[in-house]
Amino acid sequence: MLRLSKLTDYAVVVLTRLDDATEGSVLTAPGLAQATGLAEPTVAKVLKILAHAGLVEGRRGALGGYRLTRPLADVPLIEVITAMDGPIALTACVDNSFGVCETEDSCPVRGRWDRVNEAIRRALTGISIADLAGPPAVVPHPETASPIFAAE
Amino acid sequence: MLRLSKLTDYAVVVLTRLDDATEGSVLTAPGLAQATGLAEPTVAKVLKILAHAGLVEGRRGALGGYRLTRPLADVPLIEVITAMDGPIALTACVDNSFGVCETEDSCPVRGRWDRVNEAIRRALTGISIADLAGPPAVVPHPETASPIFAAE
DNA sequence: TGCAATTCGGACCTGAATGGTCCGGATTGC
DNA sequence: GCAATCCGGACCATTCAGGTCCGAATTGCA
Repeated sequence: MLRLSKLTDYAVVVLTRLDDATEGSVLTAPGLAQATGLAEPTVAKVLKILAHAGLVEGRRGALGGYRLTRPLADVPLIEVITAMDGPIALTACVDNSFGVCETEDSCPVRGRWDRVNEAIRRALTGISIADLAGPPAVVPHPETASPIFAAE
Repeated sequence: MLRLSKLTDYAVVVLTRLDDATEGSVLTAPGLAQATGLAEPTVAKVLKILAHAGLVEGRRGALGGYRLTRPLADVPLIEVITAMDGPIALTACVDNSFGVCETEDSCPVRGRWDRVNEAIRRALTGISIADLAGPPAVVPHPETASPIFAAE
């Protein structure tokens, strides 16, 4: 279905919540869980991954918690997706992995998916998390707006 | 990983092969399987789905087989993906499906994914199957990573 | 008219990956 | 020293895609 994992969805929700208190203060994982309505362990897992990717910063000890490392406007959606779901790769025949495909010579689309990957990558790079949580519907008309993807 | 299913990949391969003999003649599923190097049942399954989507046409009986209903240049990639993987939908919170999400009011990104879906949808609409199988499939040296997709 | 070849449509099973949970260890503030 | 919190990993269950198979319908040929 060309869908991304739920964890990524959760990540966006958590990040958005985390944006509410970025003024020096931090939010705990249980607090975020309650605010988002998600299960505590799940939120903790998401935060761990995000922290590993450098999108959030964890502070240990009592009065510890998480905070954003940058404003959400500076976080492209693709970065979150890459952090949560791994690199964008529609098929296995990507990144020139020879040998995995037993029909290399007879496969006429070898390496062609790169174009598609790149197109999607570009589309995702042009959208920030702030855009997702941002002001009401700033999506006028993609064709007139920024040419996120170059359909050549 | 934001990946699409292998079946979609197979579909593109099969469609490309099918394009070799679109001059009135038809190709059988076993024949296509041999030509593509894929398993027979798998090819048959792909063809069934594609036939259901109207992308190919099956002719029963002896001397039967499959043929394309239109030139590959007129088949946008998104049509194949939709046929194989279902509609493009990155998350479950799409198309205003209320009720499925227990944290509707506290979810700040509700309906926001539509933008992303639309962006990807557009990116995929601009690419046809013919583009994937098209001109000089130059995949010479993987390590050098020649930018097949003109990254402008 | 009967037979063989082929597609068609569905159901079925297996395997992998995601989603979700849990526990021990490390760190920090009181 | 104690409590609260993050950190890192391992762990299990469920879901779903991938792949296979079989019977039914259709068509061409002898």
